[in-house]
Amino acid sequence: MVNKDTPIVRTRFAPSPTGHVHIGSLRTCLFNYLYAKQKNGQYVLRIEDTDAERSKFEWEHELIKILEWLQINWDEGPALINGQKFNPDDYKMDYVGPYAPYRQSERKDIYKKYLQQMLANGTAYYCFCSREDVEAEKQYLMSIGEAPIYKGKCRDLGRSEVEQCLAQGKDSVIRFKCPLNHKIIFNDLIKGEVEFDSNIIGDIVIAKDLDNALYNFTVVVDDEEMKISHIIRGDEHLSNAPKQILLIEALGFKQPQYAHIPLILGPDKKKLSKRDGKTSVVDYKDAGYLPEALINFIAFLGWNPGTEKEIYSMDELIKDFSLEKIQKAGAIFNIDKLDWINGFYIRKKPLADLTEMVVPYLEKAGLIEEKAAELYEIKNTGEEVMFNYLEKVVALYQERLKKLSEIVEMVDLFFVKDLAYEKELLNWKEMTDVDLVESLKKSHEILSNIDENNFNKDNLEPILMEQAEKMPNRGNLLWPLRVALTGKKNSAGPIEIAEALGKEKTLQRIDSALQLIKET
RNA sequence: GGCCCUAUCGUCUAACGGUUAGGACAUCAGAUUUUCAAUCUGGUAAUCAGGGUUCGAUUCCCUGUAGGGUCACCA
Repeated sequence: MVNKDTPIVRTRFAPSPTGHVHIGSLRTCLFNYLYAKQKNGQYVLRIEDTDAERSKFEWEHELIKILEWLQINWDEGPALINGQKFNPDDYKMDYVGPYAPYRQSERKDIYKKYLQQMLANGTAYYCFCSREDVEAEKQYLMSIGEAPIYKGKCRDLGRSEVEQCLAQGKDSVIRFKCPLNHKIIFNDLIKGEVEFDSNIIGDIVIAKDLDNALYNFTVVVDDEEMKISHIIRGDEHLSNAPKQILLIEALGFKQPQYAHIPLILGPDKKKLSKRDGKTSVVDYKDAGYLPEALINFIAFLGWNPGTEKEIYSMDELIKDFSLEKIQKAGAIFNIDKLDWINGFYIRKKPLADLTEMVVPYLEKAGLIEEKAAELYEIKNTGEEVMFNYLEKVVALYQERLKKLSEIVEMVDLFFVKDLAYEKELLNWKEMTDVDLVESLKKSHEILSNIDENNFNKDNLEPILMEQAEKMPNRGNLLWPLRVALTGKKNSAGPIEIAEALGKEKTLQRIDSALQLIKET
């Protein structure tokens, strides 16, 4: 349990709602969550939507839905902070948990207060330089091999001068007065000791104006206000750390612990990006990756428990996770392994659960309606029959499935009326058309003799296999039959398929195959 | 270009000075099998280079090389 002398661990996930949730963001989120939970601490969600132009509510909504799907819940939010009961109607959406997320767009007053404080004590100042001038200066500095920073032209403007410019309505921004010749050294929990020189930072812009604070500033203020103890974030923020530490010092805040985790890389070893294919979590969700598989896989990108155990549930991850075991180097996103893990979890799913999960894909492909109507007509018993039928079909493909979306191309044969395939597919090795016709007729004959009510694997297998053994090769009987029933190169076995298809449809498809041979 | 970070099989990684450098995915071969999966067995495959330190370096230090990140009135 938490010792009252040790400060409580509080982590945060701070995405900006400017696009789909990136797979790298997900990992940052996961690590923050795991660490907080393991330490019996708290994990908060903070939406960094200070950029009003690029931030869209739909992206925040997507994020919340993703977190719900993954069951990563945050521990507090504005409803708690205000000490009042949370009323979802006050907000723009219905939340899954008791708290809304923090939103930086709703915290402007807080930033303003600190901005005024810095302006008053001289750790920040108004700058009236034009963007063009600043940009030109940077280009010049770069060309002579120096750090491209703002050199501080407005740094020591007199008070009256500032007020005059402000009164004239001159364009301005608020800059941080970065201390000169100052070494910033901090101990990163993953990288170890890292050192920066303040001279290469320059006087960064911390706000457009009093009401529009910018990232480096809002982060520092919020992390202090929210009492964040550990900042776990992507490596790309490592160079932001010294800026933020300087701001923390200027504001007299407490410095949190930093842990910069390595990036997830594409096959080209560059930061995973759109050119590498799917990078957003929704893409994986839609493709039919299970949340537990995605979490298991993502956790192992750049982290491992130090043992040979590789299959981990969320609870097990919480138990075994440690920042010390996080890798220093970036990790290439290896989709093959994700597929393998996903297939593993799919095979482990109870059949009924899997069937339920697969239904939306079949519905979307338009496969279910017709079949349902047919079944209801025959049995007249409703949805249960349909579900049982689906279960039967899904069972045949459970161990072949790597992702849920694949179910459509695998089982469509059970739902469509006619199959379309090339006649050549029916040929097993060196079979001639004569052999083929004979084989299919044999199958037809055998299957015709079985009563519709006994048309199942137990009854079909013995006689079908008996006949198959009489052939030069079992495949001579079974391959053409299987193709006739499925129209596919690969599928589950013909006997199971015949059972699922039912007698009538099975015989019908054999006839169609014979017809196809005759036509060509 | 400045600054910062990184470097073990193709990929994810283990080995916190002494191992035949281990595991997983992928791949290859075999078993099983009507096909494809699944499953089982086995194989191929790695310490970036050069210097140190040490009896001994994947491991510690330096240099080089390569890769990456970052340098917005984005986050």
